[in-house]
Amino acid sequence: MCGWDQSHSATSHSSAMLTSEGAHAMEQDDSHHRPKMASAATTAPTAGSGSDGAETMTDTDVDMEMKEADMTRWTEAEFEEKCTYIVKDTAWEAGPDSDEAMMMTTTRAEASLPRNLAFKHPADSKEVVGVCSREYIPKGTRFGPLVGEIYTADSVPRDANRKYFWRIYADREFHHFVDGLDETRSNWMRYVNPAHSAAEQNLAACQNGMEIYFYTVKPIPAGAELLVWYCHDFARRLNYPPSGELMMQKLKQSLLEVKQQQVSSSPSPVAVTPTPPKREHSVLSILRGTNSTSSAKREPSRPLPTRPSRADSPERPLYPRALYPAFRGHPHIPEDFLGHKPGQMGYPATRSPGNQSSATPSPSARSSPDSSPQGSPSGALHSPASFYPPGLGSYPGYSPPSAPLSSSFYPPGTPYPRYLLPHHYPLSGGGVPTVGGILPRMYSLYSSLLPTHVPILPSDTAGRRFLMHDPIHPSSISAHRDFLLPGPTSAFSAATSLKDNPYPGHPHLHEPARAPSSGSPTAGTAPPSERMPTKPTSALLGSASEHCHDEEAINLTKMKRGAGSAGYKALPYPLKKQNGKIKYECNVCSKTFGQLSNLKVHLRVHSGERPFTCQTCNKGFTQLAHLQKHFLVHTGEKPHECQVCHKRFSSTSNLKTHLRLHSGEKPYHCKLCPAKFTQFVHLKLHKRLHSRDRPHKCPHCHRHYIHLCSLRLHLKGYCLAVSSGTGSPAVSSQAALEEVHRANEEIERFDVSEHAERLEQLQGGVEVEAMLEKQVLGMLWGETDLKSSHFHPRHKSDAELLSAGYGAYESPNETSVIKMRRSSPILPLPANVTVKQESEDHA
DNA sequence: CTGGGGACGGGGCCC
DNA sequence: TGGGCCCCGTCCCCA
Repeated sequence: MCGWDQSHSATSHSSAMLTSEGAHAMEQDDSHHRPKMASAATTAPTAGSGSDGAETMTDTDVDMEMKEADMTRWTEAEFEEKCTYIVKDTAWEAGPDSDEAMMMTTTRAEASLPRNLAFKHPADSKEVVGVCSREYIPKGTRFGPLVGEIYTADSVPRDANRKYFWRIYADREFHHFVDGLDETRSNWMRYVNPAHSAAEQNLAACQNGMEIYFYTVKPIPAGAELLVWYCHDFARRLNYPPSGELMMQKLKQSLLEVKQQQVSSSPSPVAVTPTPPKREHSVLSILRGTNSTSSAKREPSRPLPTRPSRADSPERPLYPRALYPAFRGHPHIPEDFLGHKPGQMGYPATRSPGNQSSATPSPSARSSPDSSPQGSPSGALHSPASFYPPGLGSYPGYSPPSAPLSSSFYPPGTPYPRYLLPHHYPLSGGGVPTVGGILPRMYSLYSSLLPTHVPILPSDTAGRRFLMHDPIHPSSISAHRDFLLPGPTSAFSAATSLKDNPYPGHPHLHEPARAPSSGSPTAGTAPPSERMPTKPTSALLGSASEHCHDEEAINLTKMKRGAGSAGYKALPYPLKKQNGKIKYECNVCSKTFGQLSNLKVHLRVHSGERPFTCQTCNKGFTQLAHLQKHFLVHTGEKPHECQVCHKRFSSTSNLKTHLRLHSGEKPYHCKLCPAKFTQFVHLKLHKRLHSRDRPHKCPHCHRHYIHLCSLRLHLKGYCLAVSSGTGSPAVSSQAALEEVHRANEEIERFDVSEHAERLEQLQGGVEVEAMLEKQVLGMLWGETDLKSSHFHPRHKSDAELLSAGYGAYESPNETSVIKMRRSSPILPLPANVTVKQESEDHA
């Protein structure tokens, strides 16, 4: 189904996207918007409402939400607060303006696609028609922010194509636009299609801070297309239905109405009959259409912008792949449906071809942030007034396209340009255009009704942080909170608040986001802490505990406050001083820590407390960082890349291990043979080999040897089980024990060496054994300071005599005790090789 | 068995 | 002080 072809042509935008035109609609005046926002506030907490908003939800409701993790009614603030995982865009190597970027085969928008996502392409095209998941993506995952060019009301180019315009509001006032049109300056989010129904919706668009993010509202299985719709809050704010479904119903209804109108009044039947989608319409044609059509209604509040008709640039398809169709843009959408005037909120651009309108931003638009851009007048775009609720019509850009729209606009056969499927998109499967998410599908479903392209998604939700958000340097913009593990490559991060992460690959942990002040009203409103996310993310735990509605959060809280920490906190922590520094000692294992916080974290090891739970697999972790790293398992994120072979790894540790393959470093050496390994575990496994086929077992301890001479040597006072009774070696202290242990190690090394083999054949008797002992012990003593030795073998004199060096065991490179011990007696290590300390207990 | 990689746990340091 | 970040080490799995 979805093509995973990563190659994306720059033409992808050709597909009909929800043009922002629709967005235009959304881009209306704030003035209009406000009232609506206020109304929305009545049902949902909005910014400024503070806790009151939270009160709108009953505890029961909250509980239910938590249990079922029903995110459909979450406010933007909740999404921001509760989101557990964060997926950042893939870092964009070349600057947007760089020649490199321009020369690259893939655009920034395409290159920014997180690794856990893939573009959807028509079977025979590289055009991007949607975005799919490559792997399972858990609910509560945040994508974004939406990236695009930023335009203030005054900086919007007159001829701007508003198809991909998203409006960003600050404190309910229009602040700026984020234009995703230019694929070299926008990110992959421009390609996400709108959801036609709640059932298929898996992403919710929210404005957090000054940026727009998409949050997964349900787990997304591998291969599924990402379909976005406004979050409940946002939709409400926009007076849109809470789901694409309802929107469709309304849309359908409105379309029917339109049809009726058309039948009765429409000059050209054509409009009524959907014709095959047409691809681009020339600016002229569009303009003409506008003229003919009714001038749509303009938004009341805004002066009509007369947009200069600019149509989209010829090169841009009328139906770009719509990212987010702006419902408002849709001419057919009843105003009530939309609620607010077009333009108010930004909806995602609609895919409507319309953009025509957008194409021609009205001058006024420029002047008035709100209204503006969108333009309008042209608005005249034919949208039947009936079609367009007041306001909608006003935005020509949004062109009301279609069908109902003036026929002039659309040549016969292409009744509703806007509604038309983008010709670019091959109908997939059932002929449903895959193109623009919601719209396209909707079109297919209602093709008979629709004029085709109704922009459905609002184009801009409120985004607050987007401004110039640089995917590569997200921090530059700084969202209040970011999250967990983003990474340049990494996709998810645990949700917690975060700071900007300098390392793209890493998540930024920030403080928990507080309601964004500037963000959309809703966002700003609901105190995050007031409601707990269904799943408390670890990040949330802390604050969440306070208000948590989430069961998990509650549980976690309990753990933290109750059993877990309570038990240990109740215990006195012995304070010790070492070198003048206070040391916090664990009262369980006596381990000391320089910082109390470290001790606290350590105590979880004993208490079993695992306050950070993965929402996906329910696994618990003692540290948030561990949860964050763990999540990479689910996302497939591999932030760490080998610069040599470019292979990627989920952890630095694994990358480091991998790098040894390139460097040739094998720090784990077998003490008993020349074998070396890159991983300690391999050495351990290897050492098992040395324990096999050792017929000569010590009757007193667990040691066993290949050669009898080795066993004899061991029994000559180096078997602790015996020596303790015989008192052979002076094992009178811990140090002495260690030395005996080391002596036995040397015996083992000898046992596996070819020298043991030779000596065995010499039939040596006592002399041979004596020599052997001298050599073994000599090596041992020779590497240590004899004067400090706590263990004195019976034949100390011999050892001393031999300590100068002997045969096979001598290693010129072994100048220190450590090296001696680590190196193989047979194959001394090169001086420049770092050898890892081999655990004495291993193997 | 060896080699390579994935997933985690523990803990230190820094902010 | 707590959180975030990073590193080291270990276990397990698989080819």
